[in-house]
Amino acid sequence: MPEKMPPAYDHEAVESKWYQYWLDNNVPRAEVDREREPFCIVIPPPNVTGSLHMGHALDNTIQDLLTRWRRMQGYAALWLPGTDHAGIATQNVVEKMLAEQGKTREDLGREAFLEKTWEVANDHHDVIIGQLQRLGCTPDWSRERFTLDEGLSRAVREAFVTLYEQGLIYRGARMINWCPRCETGLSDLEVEHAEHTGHLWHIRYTEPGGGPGVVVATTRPETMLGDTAVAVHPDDERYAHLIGKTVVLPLMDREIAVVPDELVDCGFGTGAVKVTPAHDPTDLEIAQHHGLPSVVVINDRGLMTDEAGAYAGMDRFDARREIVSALEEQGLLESIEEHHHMVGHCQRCNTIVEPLISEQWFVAMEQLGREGLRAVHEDLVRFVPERWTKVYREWLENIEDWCISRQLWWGHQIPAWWCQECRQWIVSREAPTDCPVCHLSGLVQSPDVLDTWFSSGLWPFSTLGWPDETEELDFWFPTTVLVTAYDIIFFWVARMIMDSMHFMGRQPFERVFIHGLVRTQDGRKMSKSLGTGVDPLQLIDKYGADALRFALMQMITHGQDLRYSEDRVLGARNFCNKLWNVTRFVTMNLEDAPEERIDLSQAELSLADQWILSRHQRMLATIEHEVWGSEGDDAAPYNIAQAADGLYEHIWSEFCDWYVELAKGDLYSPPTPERKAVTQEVLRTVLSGILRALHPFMPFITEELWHRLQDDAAPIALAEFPTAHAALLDDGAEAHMRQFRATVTGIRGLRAALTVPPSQRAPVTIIADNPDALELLRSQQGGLMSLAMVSELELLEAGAQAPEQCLATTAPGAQVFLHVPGSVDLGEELARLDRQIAEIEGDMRKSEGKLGNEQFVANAPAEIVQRELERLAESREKIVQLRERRETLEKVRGGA
RNA sequence: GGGCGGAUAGCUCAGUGGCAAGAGCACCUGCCUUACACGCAGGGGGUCGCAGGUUCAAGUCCUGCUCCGCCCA
Repeated sequence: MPEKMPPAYDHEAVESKWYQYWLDNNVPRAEVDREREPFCIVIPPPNVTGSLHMGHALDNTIQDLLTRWRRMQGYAALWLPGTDHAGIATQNVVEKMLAEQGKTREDLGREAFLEKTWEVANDHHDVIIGQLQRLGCTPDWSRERFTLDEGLSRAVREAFVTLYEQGLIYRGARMINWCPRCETGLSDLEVEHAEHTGHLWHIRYTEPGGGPGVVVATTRPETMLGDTAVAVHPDDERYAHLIGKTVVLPLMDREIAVVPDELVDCGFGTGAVKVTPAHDPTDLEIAQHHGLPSVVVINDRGLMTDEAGAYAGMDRFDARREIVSALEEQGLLESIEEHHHMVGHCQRCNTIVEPLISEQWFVAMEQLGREGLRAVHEDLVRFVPERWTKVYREWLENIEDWCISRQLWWGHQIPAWWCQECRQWIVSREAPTDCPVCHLSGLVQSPDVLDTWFSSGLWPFSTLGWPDETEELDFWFPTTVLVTAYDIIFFWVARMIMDSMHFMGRQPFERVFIHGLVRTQDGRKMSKSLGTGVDPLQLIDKYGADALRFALMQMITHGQDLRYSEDRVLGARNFCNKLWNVTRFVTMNLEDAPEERIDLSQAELSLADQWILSRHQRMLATIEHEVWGSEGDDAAPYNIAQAADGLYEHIWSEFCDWYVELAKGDLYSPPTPERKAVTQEVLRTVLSGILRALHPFMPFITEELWHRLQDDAAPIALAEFPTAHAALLDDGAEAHMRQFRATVTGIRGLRAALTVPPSQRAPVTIIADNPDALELLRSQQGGLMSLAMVSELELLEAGAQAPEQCLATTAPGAQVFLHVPGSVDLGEELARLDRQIAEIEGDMRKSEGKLGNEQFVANAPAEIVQRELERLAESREKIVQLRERRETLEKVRGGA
C-alpha cells in the first residue's frame, strides 16, 4: 500500500475495493469441518418484492457482525443467505404493473403471468443481493437459497404430504378471512385490525301480525339480507316474550325466528342481534346451536349475490348505503349512533376483509402448538430478551387452525389432485398420472398455492438440505441463533420452531435474538407511503457503510424500537475518520521502526505502555463478555451496543487522547533508541488489536487500514480475533495513570479558567502529598509538561510553602499551582474556590451522615464502610487545602 | 377487556441496591498545538413521571396512580 494516506477519510475510495477482495479470498465460504465448532445463522429471507430498508440494514448488520466475529475466532461459521418468494405481496406488485397496462392476470393466463413474476422476482433479487454487499455482508453465497427453488419446493411437498398423512392437514369448509380485492383466503395473522369510526344502525324487525317486534343494532346493515334469525340472551327479560316467535326481515319479507343464545351480549346495542351465519363467525356459532340455515349474500369479489334480491350485483358498501336509505324510507331505521370498532384489513392491500365460509386447506395446530411449547418449556430455544418467551407461549396456547391455501398463482401449488371420477382428493409427493383408486386419468391439481409462511417455516432445515440427510444438516443443525425483529415472532419464528420440533425432533436454533424496529426520529413508523422511509443506500453513499453499521450497532437496545437519527451516522462517520487518522499517525511513525519485532513481554515498558496494554485487555474482555457471555453461545447476551461503546471509548478516549499523545514524546525525542522502538511496537500491537476487534463492526475501513499497517497482510476478515490476556492486566499502572491524568486535567482546568491559549505555556508548581505521589510525577514529568502545556515544572515535597500569585487546585495526591504571569481576577478565583469548598463540604456532610449512622456501620458490608471512611478522609484533606488557599488569596487581595 | 414495554440532561439513550447519576449529539468558552477542525482543551446543564412502602442505603426492589407506545381479543 505505497501511496500516502490523505488526511481525511474517504469512504467511497475505500469501500469500493474490498468486497471483491473478500470474494476472491473466499471469506464468506463456510465448510463442514469437524475440527471446528459449528456456528450457523440462517438469514430471515427478504421478500423478493421491494428493496432493503433500515430494518434490514439493522438485522443484517447484526448477523454479519456475529458471523464475522465467530469466523475470526476460528468457528466453522455459516451465514446462510436467501430470499422469500412472498406470495401475495409479489403477486400484488406484478398485478399492479399489469394494471398500469390495463391488464389483469387472467388476460395473461397462469403460465405467462408466472413467467412475468419470475422476471420481477429475479430483478428484485439482484437488487437485494447488491444492497447486502454494499452493506458489507458476508453470507456464504455459494449456499444461497430461494423459497421457490427446486430443493425447497421438494421440502414443501414433503412437509405437506407428511402432515396430511399424519392427519394434521385437512380440507374443509370453514369461516375464513377473505380479501375481496386479492380474491384469496387469508390466515388470521394476515388480517390487521384498525379502529374505524362507523355507525351502529338500529333497525326494527316487526312482528308478522304488525306488533312492534324487536330493534336490532348492527354495524353492517348490508348483511341483514342474509339474516336467518334474531338472537337475544336467554336471561334478558326485555325480550323473553318474543322467544320462539318470529319477526319479519325488512326488505326481504322473510319471517325469521327469535332464538335465545348465551353468546349474545345484553349490553351491546339493544341487546338483540341479527344473525347472519354466512358472514359473521359468532353468528355462525349461534346458527349451529339452533340449526339455522345460512344465506350467502356477499360473494368472493365483495359483491352482493343473487340471494340479495334487489341488491344483487351491487358492491357491498354501495349496498350498505342503499339499504340504510331504504330502511329509512320505510320508517324502520330507529336511530343511528356513532360507533368505534375494530375492522379487519388485508395486510397486503388494506382492503376490508370479509368473513366468508369457504372450502380451504387447514393445518390442525393443536399438536404442533404443543410441540412448539415444549421447545421453550425445556429451554431448547431461548429468547433474548427473555420476555418474548411469554409472548410466544401465550400465542401458542391459544392457537387456532391455520388456513394455508391461497387463491393465488405465485407460490407452491398444493400437491393435491382432484379425481373427477371418485370425487376425492389425492395428496402426493410426485404428480400422479392417474387416480390410485379408480386408476382412471383425469386428475386435476388444485389451482391453489400455499401460504408463503408454510415454506418459510421449514427454512432452517430445508436450506441445509432437508428432506435429504446431508452433511450440512448433520453439522450445522440446530443452528446457533436466529436474529429478527419482534413483528414476525408469530408469522415466522413460532412456525419454524413448531415445524422443526415436528419434522426434525429438535429446535431450529438455540437462541432467538429479538431486536426492535427502526423508527423515524419522532418515533413514527418508517414507511415508503408516508414518505418517512430512509433508504440505507443513500446513507451509505453519504457516510459509508461502516458508519451506518456502527451507528446502528450503537443504537440497538434489546427488543426496543430504535429511533433513527442521521446525527448518529454522522458521529459514526467521524469515528471512522478518527480511526483513519490514528492509523495514519501510527504508520507515519513506524516508517523507521526496526525490522525485527520486539517481544513486549520482555521489553522495558513505560507507565503509558503498561497502562494502554492493560486497558486494551480490559476492553477485549468486556466486548467478549457483552456479546458472547462467559459460557459460550447458549448464554450469549448479545449486548452489541455496549461492545460498540466499549470499543469507541477505548479507541478515542484512551488510545488516541492519552496513549498517542504520550507516545509523541518517546517518538520525537526518545531518551534512548530502545524507548522509541518499544513505543513503536506498542502502537503497532494495540492498533492491530483495535482493527481486528473492530472489524466485525466496520469491515471495510478496518480491512483498508489493516493493509496500510502491514504491506503483506492476509485479509483481516480471516485474521485471528484478539483475545484478552489476563497477564497483561496491570491495576497498579491503571491507578498511577488515573492519578497522572487527573493532575494533567487539573492543570488544563486552571488554564481554561484563565483562558490561557494553548500556544502559551505556563509555569506550574506541584506539591505532592506523599513520597509515592512525588515519585510518580517526577517519573512522568515529560508527559505531564507536554500534555498540560507547562513551561517549567517545580515538584515539591509535602509541607512545602505554597507559591503565591497562583491559581490552585487539588488532584489526587497533590496540590497543583498555575503561576499566572499578569494579574489574576481574584474575585473570580475566590468565587471558584467557594464553589469547590461548598461542593466538598456537601460531600463531607453526606459521608459524615452515613458514618454517624450506627445502622449503616453495623449492616453495610465492611468494604462499603471502609470506602466511605476513605472518602471522608480525602474530603477533609482537600477542604483543608482549599481553605488555606482561600485565606492566602484573601491576604493577597487585602494587601493589593 | 387481557398482556407487554417505556417515562433519567434540550434531543436520542446507557445505567449489577453501595465511589455523590453517565455517553453521544446539541449548547457555551478558548484554540488551524506538524494524525485528525469529521479535530483539541475546558465548561454549563438533572426533584431519575407522581405518591407511598421495603432497606443502614432506592434511578435500581414492592404497591398504587398518571401519561405515551405496541401486541392480542
